[in-house]
Amino acid sequence: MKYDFSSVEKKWQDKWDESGVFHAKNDSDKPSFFGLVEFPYPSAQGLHVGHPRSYTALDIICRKKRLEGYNVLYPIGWDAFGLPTENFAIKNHVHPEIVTKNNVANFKRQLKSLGFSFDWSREINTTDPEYFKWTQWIFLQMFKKGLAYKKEMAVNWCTSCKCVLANEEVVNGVCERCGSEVVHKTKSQWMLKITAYAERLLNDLDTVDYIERVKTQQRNWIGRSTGAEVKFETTLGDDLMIYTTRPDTLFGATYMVISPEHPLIEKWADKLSNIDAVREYQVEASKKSDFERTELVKEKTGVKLEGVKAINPVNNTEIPIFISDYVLISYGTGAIMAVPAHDTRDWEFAKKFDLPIIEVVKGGEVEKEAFTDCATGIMVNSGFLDGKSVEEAKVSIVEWLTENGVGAQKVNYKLRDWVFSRQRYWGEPIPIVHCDCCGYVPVDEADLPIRLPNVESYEPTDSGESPLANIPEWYNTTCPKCGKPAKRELDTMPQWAGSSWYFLRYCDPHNTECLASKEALEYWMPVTWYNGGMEHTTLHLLYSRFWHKFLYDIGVVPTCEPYGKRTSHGMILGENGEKMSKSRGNVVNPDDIVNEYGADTMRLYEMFIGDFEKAAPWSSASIKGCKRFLERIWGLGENVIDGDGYRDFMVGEMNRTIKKVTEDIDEMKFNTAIAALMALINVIAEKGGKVTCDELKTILLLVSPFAPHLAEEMWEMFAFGGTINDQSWPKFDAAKCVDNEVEIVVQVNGKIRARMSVGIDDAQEAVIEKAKNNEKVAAEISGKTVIKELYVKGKLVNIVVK
RNA sequence: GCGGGUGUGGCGGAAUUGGCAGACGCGCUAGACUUAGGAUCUAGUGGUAAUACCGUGGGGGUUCAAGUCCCUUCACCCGCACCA
Repeated sequence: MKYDFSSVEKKWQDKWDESGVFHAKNDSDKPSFFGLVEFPYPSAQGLHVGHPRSYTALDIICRKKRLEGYNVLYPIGWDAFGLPTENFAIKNHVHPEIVTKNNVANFKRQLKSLGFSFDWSREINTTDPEYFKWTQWIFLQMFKKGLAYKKEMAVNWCTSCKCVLANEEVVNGVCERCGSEVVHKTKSQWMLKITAYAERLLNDLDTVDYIERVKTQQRNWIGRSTGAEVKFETTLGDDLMIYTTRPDTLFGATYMVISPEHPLIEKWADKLSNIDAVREYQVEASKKSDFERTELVKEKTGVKLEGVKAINPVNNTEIPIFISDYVLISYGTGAIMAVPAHDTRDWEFAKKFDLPIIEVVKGGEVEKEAFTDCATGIMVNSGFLDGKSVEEAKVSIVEWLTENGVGAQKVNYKLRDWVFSRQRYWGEPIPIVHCDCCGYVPVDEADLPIRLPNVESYEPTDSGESPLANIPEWYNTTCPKCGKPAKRELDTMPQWAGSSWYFLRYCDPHNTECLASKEALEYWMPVTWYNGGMEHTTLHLLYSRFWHKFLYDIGVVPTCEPYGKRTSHGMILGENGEKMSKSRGNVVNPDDIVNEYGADTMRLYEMFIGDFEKAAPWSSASIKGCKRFLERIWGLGENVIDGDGYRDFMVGEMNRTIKKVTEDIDEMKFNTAIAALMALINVIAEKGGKVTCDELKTILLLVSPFAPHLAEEMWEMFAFGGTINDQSWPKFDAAKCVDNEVEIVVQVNGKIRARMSVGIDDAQEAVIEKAKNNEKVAAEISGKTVIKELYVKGKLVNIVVK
């Protein structure tokens, strides 16, 4: 009988829906297991084959955990606010809400067709007012604690999206989403003070089980460095504060550089004799986009400030001050001391402007190039630091700076505060009212959610205001504090807002009193295992850790970290090895695969495609191997023989396979788990193609996380009792994983000369003796002196002769 | 430039503490069954001058034994990037 995957898969998907077998229970004595995957953005394109890679992986883990006796929560929802939906709405004159509804319906159909064991009773949607009510609520708590603030600042402005971007959303100077040019624009923006959590976000990485590259990337992004702030007096009286990680090289400072945006320039303006040239440089620097500043500028530029000098506190030397765009206003103090002998950038600048280079660490040739790799060097030309090591000098100079009140040790971070405003329609309204008398006033919590108004047009304005600026009947309101007329905040939240806490809502999705009950959070949190893409490491993952820590601080959540374990899948590339995209014409539609091969084959193939953590190209030819494998299992159904347990010659095979599949799933080595199952089926075929009921039961259980529909169907067909979801995961006996008789290799001088069968527990002497008696081996060693004899148990014998 | 990673057949990829390189799958070759084969089954499949030798990007080393450890070098990928 042929296996009709389409009717079988539909049958079981309907049954799972009706029975609610995958609904997690909040009151259970079982241990909890919270498996999480990144909820999708419901785009018009539908599901990408990349989604099922992650979803199948955790589905396999969750299905296995259920069989192992855990109460499993495996939820799903929709991260539905965002630009593509809004742009589609603009173009086609449909309300974003309708667009979202249609896209969600399509995604839901696709996900259901793949047989994931999601708890659909907990489905959430970030655009649902009952959901974003709590997103707004969290924002208000941050506002009340001073972590949300408004700031006039230069922001990244995407010229195409007509919207500001967070630093994390700018990639190589262009918009991460659309690839358009990003320019700087000065705007008043809502900011979230993620920098206040920099130290904890960094340190607590030590307490969680994330794959190492995620930790490394987050550490780099936070970018902690320890150095010193040093105060330089100037000839105009104002002090100039600089930050350096190399205070030990202070005696080597031959000039100073401040960034073009540094406030002291305005203060000094009328005392600088070349102020016109300085202003010209400032204008040029401000015109440069991020892209130009990072990619195109290799040659150092700058202008000397004529009429002011800085005084080096260690030796009272007067040194010139320059402005240059290689110093950034946003890091440290926006000013540096330049030590050309030991910093590449300073060296290039000094060469161009013909400035002195003073060696202060011995060992390099500082006239030829900067000597930066000098951690083990000895100090010279440095007064009281002479003769000390770099490490000692760092300690001494910081002590000296502190004693003399001209500096102190200082820690800096690359991490910046999070630009939280977006000038778009399809996002959560920021629940703040602007009042002429009271300033920024939070909306009363009882008035949440602040809903989006229904409008005709969602076009962003060129002036940089949100589309909400065109709707006075929405933004005109009264001040919650004084009752006078006031205006609502026009900007909305970025897409990252809703996803910064969604896992909490899954724990208690229908709660109307709070974002989730204490009991539910206590039971489920932290997320046991979270799998998602590397592209979210410095965005979603960092942002959500920040929100979670805040919620922990105000007593809303019971854990200070949201995720216990974080893993990451590789991308699925197009058949040609390039990234899958419409423009490259290499997109594979999951619907087509499900229709042609079935969900089980699709799931199995995506897990078999290669190392889960690495990128892998799609291969339509290879899929059929997975289909054949499933059909061979189906074929076992016609070859079931009488007899209990495993047949003697199958005991080792069965135990080894159980061990391999069990351990490989836990380590996400799905490809080798499947290979082991295929190998088992091959062995069965070699040995006559028959199975006993117990052998079949075990095979079905092992296969069930990968191909649940087929496993359920066969389980029912043979009336093995209940459904496969009520069973227990098969156990293996370590002692039975090894066969009594094994074939080993006999080497002479490391080259294989023979094979022979020995008992696994045979003594070393006996095995070596047997090896030497082997005809082939005896011929090789006769007339030579045996120098060494080795036996690696169950593996090989090596006889070394001369 | 800094940080992380990867190089294994025609292809995707396997290889516990160093212990039979190429598991498993695709593809390919031959055969069987077929009106037919992009179906199924059986056998074979790293290379070559083939009882042997050579083979895990290149070169060197340690070892009885190296894909695995050490040194060196090349190539590619990812992240960050004038962060002082």
